[in-house]
Amino acid sequence: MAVYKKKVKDAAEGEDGSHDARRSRTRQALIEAALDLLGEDRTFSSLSLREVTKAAGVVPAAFYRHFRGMDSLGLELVDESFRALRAQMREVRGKPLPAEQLIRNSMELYIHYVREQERYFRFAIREFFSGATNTKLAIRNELRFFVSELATDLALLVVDRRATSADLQMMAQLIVNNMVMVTEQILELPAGRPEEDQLLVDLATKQMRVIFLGVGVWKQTSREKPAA
Amino acid sequence: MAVYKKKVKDAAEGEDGSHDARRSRTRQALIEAALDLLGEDRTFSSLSLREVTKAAGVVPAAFYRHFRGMDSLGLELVDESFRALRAQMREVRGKPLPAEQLIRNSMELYIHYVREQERYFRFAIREFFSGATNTKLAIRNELRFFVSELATDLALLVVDRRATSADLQMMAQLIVNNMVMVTEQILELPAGRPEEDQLLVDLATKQMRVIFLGVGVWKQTSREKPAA
DNA sequence: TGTACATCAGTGAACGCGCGTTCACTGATGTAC
DNA sequence: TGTACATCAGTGAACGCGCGTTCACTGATGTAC
Repeated sequence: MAVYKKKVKDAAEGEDGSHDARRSRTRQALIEAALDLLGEDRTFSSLSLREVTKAAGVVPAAFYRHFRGMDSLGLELVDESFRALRAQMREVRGKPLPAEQLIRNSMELYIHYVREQERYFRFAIREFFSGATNTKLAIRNELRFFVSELATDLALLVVDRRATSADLQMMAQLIVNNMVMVTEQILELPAGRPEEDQLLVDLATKQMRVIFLGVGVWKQTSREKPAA
Repeated sequence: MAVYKKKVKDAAEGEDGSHDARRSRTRQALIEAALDLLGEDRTFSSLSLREVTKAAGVVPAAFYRHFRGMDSLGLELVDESFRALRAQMREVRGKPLPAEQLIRNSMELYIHYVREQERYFRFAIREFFSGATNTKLAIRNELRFFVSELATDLALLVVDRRATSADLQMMAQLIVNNMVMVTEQILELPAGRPEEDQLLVDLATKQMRVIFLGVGVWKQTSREKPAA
């Protein structure tokens, strides 16, 4: 079999008519088509391969040049969804502020980000609760990662209270749990109503404050030995 | 058109071969079949009418004697799911205990109940995040109802701290939010491992305790005027 | 630079299948008298 | 009690449709020399 040196073309990829460019353009079109089809009522598992290829402007058979099947496209979407979110989180964690401001600021940033990336979040939250096992596991791992990172951050905030590592995880999970539900609530609000988004930011900020207040007084009141 | 006196047969319904009995037996078989088919990976919207009738042991056309279509079966399932849950909640609220015990006890009761009614909860939680608009709205209303009831209960617990009604709603929602996520976590645990269920009860109880601690000190620290 | 050949993304037709819905029907149960 | 008729849950066949997947193909791009 003949093996050729492959011309590397990092720059300007996707802009010319090369094989590679065409390939990645179609691939991206399939991804975009799937995200766009996940409108108000649709689950990823209710999308048909033919539907996606039609929306992407290619023939059904072309799909197989890019993905093994719909499952494999699903995993790609999980990956794309969280790659950006992880970056976003890293940025937020980078700049510590006075805690009071930090909660509201982070919440505003997050909700704004969800709005911006609505399609990804809609996909991820639906798959988390009702997706195929593979996709579900992938998303759960991502969430676990956030919980761990958050637990590390909490250790700094409540360091002098000697909370156990299990306690920190427990609190971090509580926070992430509420963030998931807040995310669902944003996605249900019709877009383009900034006042309503702001009400939700206020609400969620207060909820986080309640949690942090609880975290703050945790050790003082729970010195009792753990339940059997 | 001829109108007959209809023989009322409340007792022994479903046990004989009467028209009414046969009717309700088949209807119930369709409901059970749908719930059973909602196994590990399936969404309600991915069930086909033919699949449900097949599992129920009737011919596809028979479905229409009982429901207008799958949507209408879906709404029936929401109704069944929450009718029982509401009753359960009423019972729990009936017997106040010392708060510390109350949290753990309620949590144990709830998680046990979810286990017992797994099929209904699996259905409800999936539909809430990814269902058809109708079903979703129905479930959201049920949740709103729980939040309101809980807010009323919280008013009694924190009555002397003069929390506003909006604050009580906010806290109640925080609690319900976490309960939804806890429910998802139970459903993901393989059934029949009581030790793991117990670990989840411990975890969730601690989380609730954090929230209640936060609620307890809320007014003391948030006397600042609300954010713009 | 020019030519002959290789690669491979996308095409278009075809397949068998399960789907939702319709319809005239059957036969057991229920009612009138 | 006995007969003739009404009701209606469930049947079975049929329909047109969109589905996932396969296959040999086309034609533009890429490579060797």
